[in-house]
Amino acid sequence: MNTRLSGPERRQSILKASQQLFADKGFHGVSIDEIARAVNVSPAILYRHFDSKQALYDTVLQELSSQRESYVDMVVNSDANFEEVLTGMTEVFIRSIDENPNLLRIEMQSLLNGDPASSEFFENRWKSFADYINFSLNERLGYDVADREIKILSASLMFQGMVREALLQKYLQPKDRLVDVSLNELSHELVTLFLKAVGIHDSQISQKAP
Amino acid sequence: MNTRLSGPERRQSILKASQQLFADKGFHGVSIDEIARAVNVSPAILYRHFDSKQALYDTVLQELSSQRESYVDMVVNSDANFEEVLTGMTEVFIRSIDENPNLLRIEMQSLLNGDPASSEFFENRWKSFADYINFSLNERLGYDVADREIKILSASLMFQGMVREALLQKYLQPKDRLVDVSLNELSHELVTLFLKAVGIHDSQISQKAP
DNA sequence: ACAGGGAAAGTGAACGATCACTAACTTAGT
DNA sequence: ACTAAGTTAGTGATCGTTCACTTTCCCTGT
Repeated sequence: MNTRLSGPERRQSILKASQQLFADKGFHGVSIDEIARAVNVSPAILYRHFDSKQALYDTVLQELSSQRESYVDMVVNSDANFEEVLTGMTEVFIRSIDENPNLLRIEMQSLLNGDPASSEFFENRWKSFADYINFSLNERLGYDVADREIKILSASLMFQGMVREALLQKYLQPKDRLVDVSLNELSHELVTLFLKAVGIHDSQISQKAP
Repeated sequence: MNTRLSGPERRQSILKASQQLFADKGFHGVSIDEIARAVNVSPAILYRHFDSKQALYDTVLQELSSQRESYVDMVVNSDANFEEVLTGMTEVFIRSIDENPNLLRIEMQSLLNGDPASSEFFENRWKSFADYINFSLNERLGYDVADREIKILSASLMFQGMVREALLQKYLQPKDRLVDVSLNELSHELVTLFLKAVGIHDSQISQKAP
C-alpha cells in the first residue's frame, strides 16, 4: 500500500519531481499527468497544492531562487586579493550547479522563453561577478585608457561567458570534454586565463582589497 | 482574395514561418494550427508538404544547417596571421547570427532537449574555432609547459564561451548591455582579450600561418 | 477504552479545449 | 478537363482542470 503523506510533505514531493521534469523537458514538454505519475498520485492532487500548472512552475522557480548562496558576503567580508576572491566566487558558483544541474537547465529555459520574473533572478546570480569585476577593474585601469568602458564591459562579459560555457559543456553536453576535469582545477584555470587577459599579473595580485 | 501559391513556394512560406515560431517557443510550444494560422492556410495543407510536425521541425533544422558559411575556407586559404584569422572567423560567425538570430535560439533549444542530430550540427559550427585554436596553440606553446592539455582546452573553451556569451546577451536578453556595440568593435575586442589571455602579444602575431 | 465525527489526503471520471493528423470534397490555374 | 492547391469537417488522443466521491487519520466526549 502507498503510504499517505501530510500536506507539506506531499507538496515537497510534487515540487521535487516537477523541478526535475521541468528542467529536463521545459514547461510545455511536461504534462500534469506526467508529474502526477512521477509522484505516484492522481492528477487532481496537484490542484490541491497549486492553482495551476503555471503556478506550480513559478513555485519551482521560486524554490530554486531561495536556495541560492550569497557570493556577496565572500567579497565584502574577506581581505583576500582579487585572484583569491574571484576563484572563490567561481568555485561557489560552479559547486552550486554541480549540486543541482537543474539550476543551469532552468536558467537556459527561462533565457529562451524570456519570462521576465525568472530572467531577473538568473541575471542577479551573474551580477555579483560583473559587479566585482567592474569595481576591481575600475580601480586598476588608468583613467586615461582608451575605450575604457567597452574594455571593462568586455572583460566581465568574457568572464561570465567562460564560466557559463564551462558549465554548459560539463552539464548539458552529452559528449563531454570536461568529465575528467575537477571543479577546483577548472575554476583555477579559468581565473588564471582571465587575469592574464585583463593584464593583472602576479606582481599585482598580492595587493589587498580595501 | 488570397492568391494561391505553387507547391515549392508554399513549402518555403511554411518553413519560414515555422522557423520563426520554433525559434521563439520551441518544438512543444508551437502547434500545427498556430503555424497554419501564421501562413494563412488551413492546417491540412502542412501535411501535403511534410509528413509530420517532427518532420517539419527536422526540415527547418536542415534548412538552417545548409545556410551555414564555411569559416574553414577562410583559415585554409588565407595567409593572414593568428589574430587576423581569428577576428575574421569571429566576425563571420557573429554576422551569421546577426542576420538570423533564430540560429542562436534554435541552437539553445536543441542544446537543452538534447536531440542528437541537431546537437551534432551545432557542435560542428563551433568546432572550427576549437580546431583552429588548438592547432595554433599547439605550435606556439612549448612542449615542456605544465598542464599543457588543460591549458589548450581552457583556452578554446574560453574563446567559445565569450563569443557565445556576447551573442546571448545581444540577441536573447531583453535588457541589453550590448545594443550600442557594433559587431566589428565587439569581435575585435574579444579577440584582443583572448590573445592577451593566451599570451600571444603584438610581437608574435605578425608571424604568418604555414 | 472506544465509538464517532470531522478534517484532510487521495481517487475516478468526466469537462471542454486543443493536440497532431486524415479523408472527402471544392476551387483555381493552365 | 485535368491537375494541383486549398478547405471543411472531422478522427481519437491528450491537454489542463474540476467535481463528486471515498479513504485514512486523529482528536474528542463519554
